[in-house]
Amino acid sequence: MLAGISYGEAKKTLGEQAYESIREEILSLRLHPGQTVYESDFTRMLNMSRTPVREAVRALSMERLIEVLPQRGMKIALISERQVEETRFVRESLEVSAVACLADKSGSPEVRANLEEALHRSLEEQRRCVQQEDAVRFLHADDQFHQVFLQALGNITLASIVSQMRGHLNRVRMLSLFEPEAMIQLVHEHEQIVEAVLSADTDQAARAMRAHLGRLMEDLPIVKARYPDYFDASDGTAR
Amino acid sequence: MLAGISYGEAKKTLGEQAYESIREEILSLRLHPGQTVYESDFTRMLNMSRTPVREAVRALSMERLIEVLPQRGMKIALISERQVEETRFVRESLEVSAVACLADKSGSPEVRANLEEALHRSLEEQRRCVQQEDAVRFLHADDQFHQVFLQALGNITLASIVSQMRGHLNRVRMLSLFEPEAMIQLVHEHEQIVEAVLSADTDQAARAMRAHLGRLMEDLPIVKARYPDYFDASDGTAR
DNA sequence: TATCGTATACTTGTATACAAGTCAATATAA
DNA sequence: TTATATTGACTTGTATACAAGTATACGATA
Repeated sequence: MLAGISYGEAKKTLGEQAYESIREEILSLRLHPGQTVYESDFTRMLNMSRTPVREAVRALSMERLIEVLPQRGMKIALISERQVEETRFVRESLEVSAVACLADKSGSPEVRANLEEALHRSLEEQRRCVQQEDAVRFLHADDQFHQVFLQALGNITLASIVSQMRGHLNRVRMLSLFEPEAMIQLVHEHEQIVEAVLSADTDQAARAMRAHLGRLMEDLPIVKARYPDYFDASDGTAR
Repeated sequence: MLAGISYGEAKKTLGEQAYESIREEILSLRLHPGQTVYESDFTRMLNMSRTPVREAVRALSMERLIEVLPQRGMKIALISERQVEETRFVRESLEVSAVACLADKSGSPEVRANLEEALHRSLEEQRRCVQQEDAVRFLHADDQFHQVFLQALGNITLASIVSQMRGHLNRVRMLSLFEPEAMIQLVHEHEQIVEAVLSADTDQAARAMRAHLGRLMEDLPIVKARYPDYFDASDGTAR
């Protein structure tokens, strides 16, 4: 291999690049919920042909982040209260099971050691974000914290489902932009989860995670009131 | 609309047709785990161009039912013990949460009424399959039984994840071809779940479903021993 | 004989051409 | 004026052409 060139980074197909780029545009809200877009917008933006763009669009449409209107274009998915709650429910179920399983296994020294190190590092990073009042970076640190458990569990299928679910939830969180007190509260809840898992208290770990993810969309009504255009008005009726 | 033609059936794109056809070929094992196939096989089989075939292949590859080898072809995914266990874990987590939630709600008369009717009908169908010793039809009835809960819960996101998970598990079940006693045992477990949910006993419903899905892949070692070629030998190492 | 280079016949990845549906503006007719 | 065709400029769905990577057979060379 040529020195310095593509050291370790696997070469991605254009389709994969398109998927990642467009998804990031959607989750960052640079593409607005409800906005009408066309394949041609993406071919121009990414400077590639329709084929890889369509591939990405199909994938995002299966993920329910894009709604394709045949022969008429496509819409960036509105934030749907129903979709958010469905997604939150799935995340709660899977992550509760994950930490319960990990708490069971945390008797084993090598599992425990890896987990402990990674969790404490993540908590430190979160505290730094709080101190610097950097909400966007905190959002990322929060996701990373949860990712630590999924990584440790080693269930790739579960991890990829959860990260897909996070997409829908994070658009809401981007709009809520935490107050410092909210971040402090979240760090506190995280600490309780860590405490329970590392002390191998399965039930307490499950309860703590369930409570934590139960409160995840607590301020959705406020966000919805402030950005009504981004939300699906006909929620609950047809989909 | 022309009388008798496409009465109520939404017109599907070729891509969707290809997805369903190929998926069915894989799950029925008519396409063997590990078998090498090419896009051209599907274009001939389905009499359409590469574009919709590729669309289907991409989707199935995300579902991990097909493994694409760039520039070399593709392989029908081997049955991976790891994949099966990951998938079973996800299903257990989600379905336990689902029945727990339903048991909570089954105090409400209209929820209860709908559920009760559908569940008892499904149990009857299962008993018929046992009586006629029709294992394939039983497999389908079993899936339908679980689907009743997901339908009643009304969480479309959760339901579609579970039905995706079922794909990997059902290839194993197709190979195990139940003995009559095994079917009787499964019906019995189903009855216990129904009993618990309808009597609003949340904990018992969760326990019964967890036990039921915990035993789901009990005979995987036997199947693996009988059909070693269909299984991923390098399981647990790289993926 | 064994090794290496090369041509070739595959494959998938990507770009483009063509078909067909949708919508809005506009011309036409009552 | 109002209702109805009609046209045309869009869109996505589908087919095909082209680019580039991979494996294999085969012949030249040591």
